[in-house]
Amino acid sequence: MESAFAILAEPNRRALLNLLATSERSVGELERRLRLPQPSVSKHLRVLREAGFVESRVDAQRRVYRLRPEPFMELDSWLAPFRRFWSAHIDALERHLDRMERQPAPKRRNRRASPKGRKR
Amino acid sequence: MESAFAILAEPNRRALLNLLATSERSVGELERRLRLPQPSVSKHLRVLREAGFVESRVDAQRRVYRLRPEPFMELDSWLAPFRRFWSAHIDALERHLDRMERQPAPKRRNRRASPKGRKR
DNA sequence: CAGGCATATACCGGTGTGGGAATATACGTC
DNA sequence: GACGTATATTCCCACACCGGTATATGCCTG
Repeated sequence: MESAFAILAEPNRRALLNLLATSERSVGELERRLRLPQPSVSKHLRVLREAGFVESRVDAQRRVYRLRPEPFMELDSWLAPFRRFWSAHIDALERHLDRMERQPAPKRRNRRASPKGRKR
Repeated sequence: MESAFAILAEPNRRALLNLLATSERSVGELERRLRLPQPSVSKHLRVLREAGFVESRVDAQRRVYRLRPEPFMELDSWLAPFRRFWSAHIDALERHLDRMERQPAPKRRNRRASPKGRKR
């Protein structure tokens, strides 16, 4: 279960993280909010803890979980190369729309030469 | 296999996307660069395509794949709530280090705007 | 120390998914 | 049309993982 993405592939784990994004919470609270069986919550929290997404503090019989920033920062930096790409894309789109706006008919674009027997 | 995270849980798929981040590439090229069996590449590309991460263009017998921005933008916005959290964290750390550095500390540093690729 | 609450762990069964090998499809060339 | 290349698809199997149930551990209160 190495990668952060594998951890986040699980919907309930993402839900847990979303709740914890607001504030730290006890297991019982998470359990009630998500309407999940307690063992399920504990197991997912374990996975999240071992992956570094959360850490727990002991408060009497309760365990209070809170987020840790590192894995999110890693996610963010993984995303970085693609961010370059998609913002370029958006820029291009915007420029395109600009041109469309003041030039009614762009007539480039290729026509197909021979319509052939297509399958499917 | 709904979520984008489930798609990215697969290391080979992430590798494919990383290659495509540079430029569009044919299946054969991806195959050679990643040293993966061809069916594997095709299968992963299919998953990526159906999830909207890539699209393919036909060039004679070749299929050339390129990235699509949407899923990455979704990822980025999923990350947003946590970004708030972790940048607060970093601010605290920076302020702390500042105080450590210059003895009896002055007030505050300026706020950070956008996170960059950090190392550990 | 008993009993209760909060949480963690162990066990088990079903299922989805990735890898490998074989095969199918599409296209371009002779 | 036969062949070669490029890519897609199918089939099968092993295995990881999730959910559920039962049980263990830890701490608090009387």
